[in-house]
Amino acid sequence: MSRHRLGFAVKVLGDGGLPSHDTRRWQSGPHLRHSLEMFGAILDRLERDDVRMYRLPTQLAPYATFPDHPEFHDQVSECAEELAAVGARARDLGVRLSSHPGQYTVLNSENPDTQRAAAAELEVQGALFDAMGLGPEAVVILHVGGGAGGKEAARERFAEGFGLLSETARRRLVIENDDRSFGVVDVLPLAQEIGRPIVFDVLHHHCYDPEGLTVGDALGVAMGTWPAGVRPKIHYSSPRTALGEKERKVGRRIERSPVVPQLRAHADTVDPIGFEELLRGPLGRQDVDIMLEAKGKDLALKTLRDHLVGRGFGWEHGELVV
DNA sequence: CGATGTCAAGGAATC
DNA sequence: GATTCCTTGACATCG
Repeated sequence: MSRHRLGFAVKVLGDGGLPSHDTRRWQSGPHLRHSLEMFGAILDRLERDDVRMYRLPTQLAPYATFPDHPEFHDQVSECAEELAAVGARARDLGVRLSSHPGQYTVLNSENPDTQRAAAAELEVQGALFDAMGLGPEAVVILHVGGGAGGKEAARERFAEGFGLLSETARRRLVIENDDRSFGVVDVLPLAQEIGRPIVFDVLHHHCYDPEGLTVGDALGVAMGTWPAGVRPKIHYSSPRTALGEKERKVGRRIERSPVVPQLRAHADTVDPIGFEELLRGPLGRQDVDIMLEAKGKDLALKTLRDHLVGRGFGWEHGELVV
């Protein structure tokens, strides 16, 4: 018997939706305190819906690393009590938290300013989780970054960037295979060098797999990087297949033409057939948490769960029981 | 009120 | 060397 938490990222869409963080511009004085109130409401919803895994927005502490706005830089310590409270609540509920800085956080950038900015961002993410008192399963997920100079040089720059981090930020960081430059096997030597695990993204693997590994083999590589006692996690999504539209100006009229989506684009929901294949095949008997990356967010999770439960899988305390 | 512009930030491909 | 794509929403401003 194996168990898998299922999670979703950032936005809550169900029942009219919930705000995920204070998105006001800096002129309006946004603050982590407000984001944490919103997060409290999201935890209520997670409890109600029996969901035990959630990705926090990277912008939870707004403007916390803007070089020109030092007035935002102390939000984590200003909210120490609120963070401890909300973290205790997440722990009591068994909600596994993570965050995933986006394309602008490039720890292996050739530009030292960009690299330092990425390091600063990772420090904040790590400090947030530490202040929440979360265990080692709460990780900050990052891609390797740019590929300039070749894979080895790119990995080397990443390792340098990793060296800029505090011990606490290092302990949170995990690396994810991406969809065009660094497959699982490309990430592996870096993961080993810095002693941090790999989050395996199944769709990315299908997009970029230079060695031609099966999902099972690639998954096995990633699983081997997780220490005993910390449940591994993976990302799962289905590719968008619906045709999009592109508009183009021809003279003064606008012409619309259909666009076939790229494989990497996320669908609204998760294909339950492909997901079941993963559960019954490559995932085997391992306990692995699964972050769903679907545009439909919590709605996609609940739909998938309904499908799976309808097909005989169990659901207990936020975990799929296989 | 609805439409449009803007937002911190990178990298890679393309011209 | 400059522009566009990637991809995303929501705030802010304009008409």
